[in-house]
Amino acid sequence: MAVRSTGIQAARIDPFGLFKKECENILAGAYARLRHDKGVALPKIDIASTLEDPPNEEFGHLASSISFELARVLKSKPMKVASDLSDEARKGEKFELVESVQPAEPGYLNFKANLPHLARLTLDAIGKAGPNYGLVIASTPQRIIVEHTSANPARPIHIGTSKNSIFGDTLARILKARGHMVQTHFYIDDTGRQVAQMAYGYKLLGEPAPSGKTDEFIGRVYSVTSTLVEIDENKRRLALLKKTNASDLDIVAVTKELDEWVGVAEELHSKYPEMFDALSELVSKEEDPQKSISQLIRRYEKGEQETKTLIRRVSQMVLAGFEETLRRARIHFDQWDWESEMLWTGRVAELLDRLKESGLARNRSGSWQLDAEKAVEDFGLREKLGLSPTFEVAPLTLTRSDGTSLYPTRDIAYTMYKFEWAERVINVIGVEQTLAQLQVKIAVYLLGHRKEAMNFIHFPIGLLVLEGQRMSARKGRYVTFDQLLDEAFLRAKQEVEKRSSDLPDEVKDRVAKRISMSAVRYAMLSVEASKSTNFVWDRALNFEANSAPFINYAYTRTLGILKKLGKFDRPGSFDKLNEPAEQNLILCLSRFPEIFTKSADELNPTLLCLYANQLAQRFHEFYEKSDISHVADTKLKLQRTSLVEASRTVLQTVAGLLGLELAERM
RNA sequence: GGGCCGGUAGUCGAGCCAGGACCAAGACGGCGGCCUGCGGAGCCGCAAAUCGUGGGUUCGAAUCCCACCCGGCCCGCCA
Repeated sequence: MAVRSTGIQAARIDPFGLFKKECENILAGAYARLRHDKGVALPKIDIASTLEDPPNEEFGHLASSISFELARVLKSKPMKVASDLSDEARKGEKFELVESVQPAEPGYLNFKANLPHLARLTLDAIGKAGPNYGLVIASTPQRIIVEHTSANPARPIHIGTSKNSIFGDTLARILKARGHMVQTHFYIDDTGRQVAQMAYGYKLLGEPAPSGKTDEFIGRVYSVTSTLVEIDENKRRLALLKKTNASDLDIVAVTKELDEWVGVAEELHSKYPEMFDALSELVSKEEDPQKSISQLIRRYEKGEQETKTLIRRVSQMVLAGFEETLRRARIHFDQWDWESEMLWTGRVAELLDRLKESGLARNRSGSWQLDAEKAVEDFGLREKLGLSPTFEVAPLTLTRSDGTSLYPTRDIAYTMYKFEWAERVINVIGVEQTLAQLQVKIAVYLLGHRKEAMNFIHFPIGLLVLEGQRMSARKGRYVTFDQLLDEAFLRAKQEVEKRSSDLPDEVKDRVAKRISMSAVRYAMLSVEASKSTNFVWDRALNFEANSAPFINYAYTRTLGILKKLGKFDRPGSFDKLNEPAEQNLILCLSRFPEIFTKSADELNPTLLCLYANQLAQRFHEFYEKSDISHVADTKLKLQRTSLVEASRTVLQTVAGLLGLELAERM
């Protein structure tokens, strides 16, 4: 029990944070005395905000720019103020983690850390807390739902969506580690047109047993069907236009659209000739495919048994494929929510009633619209939501004129559903949905759920374009997540083969699997989520510096040394680790709690990713410069070994947070 | 037409919200070194940036404000 409680306490220790706190106290004390001595009215200053990281270690480990601010009030030179403050500082509080305070041109106050002390604090904490080191628990844990991926179950998950999955999953891991209760949800958009088209095509084919991976098979059915339907529709429109003597402009536009789809059809035909010909034949015999599809949607919304069975069956097949793919990248969901349930349970209808009663919805020839702009003004949301005065919030159409609901409406109902359990809802969704997400937020607010609205967070994922071109699921132009993982695996396998040909093949496969999956995750996570990125194979599959293999390699090196040295007792002091590379590594380890906390609270997995890289880098430097197993000085050897073990522990923790799987051999 | 987001070496990309030592991190690519020691997927060094442009605020601007240019995205009875 005692051991456990020290472990828990050690998990809370933030060594660099303590150093920072001490700098703050010293500075606060010095400033208070200076205020007293000068007898001038000196302003209150937020000391912590003046502390920053110096550009390099010759300036110490933290620096304050407070003197610049004070110099103005005192009508003195910043350098003079800095040296006065450092004199005062030396008169006051005892230094523990702080080694020295020095004024420096043009007026900084530089704090050096007492490295042996910081090292002991850090390495002891890591030793005691082990895998929990740095995972500082939030003071007020929350129930959080992270919704992510939520791809239409009409085609396989492509690399664009995978970015969404990887960020969502990592976010959930980080928040869980921070002590929150986290649930990941997948929202199945089964009431939309895409799914209906897919089901329609599948039914036409006579509901065959899928060959190969289910989501790929159904994805082909969807692409081919929707293309054929699109061509059919455009042909009808063109005929109508010609009959009614429409303007040339309209005719040209439709002709262009038609040509485009014919081009897509040719592509699909060459890829899947058999399925294409079969469906083409079947669709051409249909009286009005578009109408049949709309009918399917209406029947499904009503919950008609036969349609329900069909659509659920096809959707399930695709979802099974999703799960299989996602499992390869260590992504799983706690809950799968069907959009149709929002309709069948009456949630959408109830929501519509409430919105109509709000006085902010208006009826336009049967179709209901929400005046989001007015809602913003009525509730003073412009300021609360940080919207600029020029930002115009477009109205939101809630229903078609036949009364059926639209996607955003169902999403509002779904959001309310999530808040029945969650205190915070994070939606990991593309940036292009920014406006739609804002409208959901506004709707939640105007219904009186103000706290919920404020805890409704859109985590935007920047667009991923494929070697310069935008991907199109409808046109069947995309690279699937599976293909990416496959390719990564092949490349990793080659590398493993090169280096560890002695391993049995199944071990090589396992290693290559871990390395490739981690490389893919890392490549996505290392660039900030909201940035749009151009997907380039060679960059996504980089195995050198700034990559998961680079981190894995550091880990492998720690294992090599520790295995060679066997069991050892943790030393009581760390006074011999004086090499710059050793000190840099210690400092890096001491900062982990701070980085983790920031990354969790600011919802920024990239921060941790960059940290992982830096830690690996620091370790590689240390490894090259310091001998470990063959030093004669046993004390030094022990201290270095301890540093290796601490590095291994933290590398493992960070990798776990990022969802990387480290291979013990590479 | 309106709005939102971005523009940092040849390329990719931190830093920007909370202005300070920025003659700007890191990586890829280029050039040159390092294996008789713990695995070279590593380490060390060199070259490479008008921080989109112009103005402003400030003792101080990549960072804040204004204008403009370029790129992306959004403004559907699609999802």
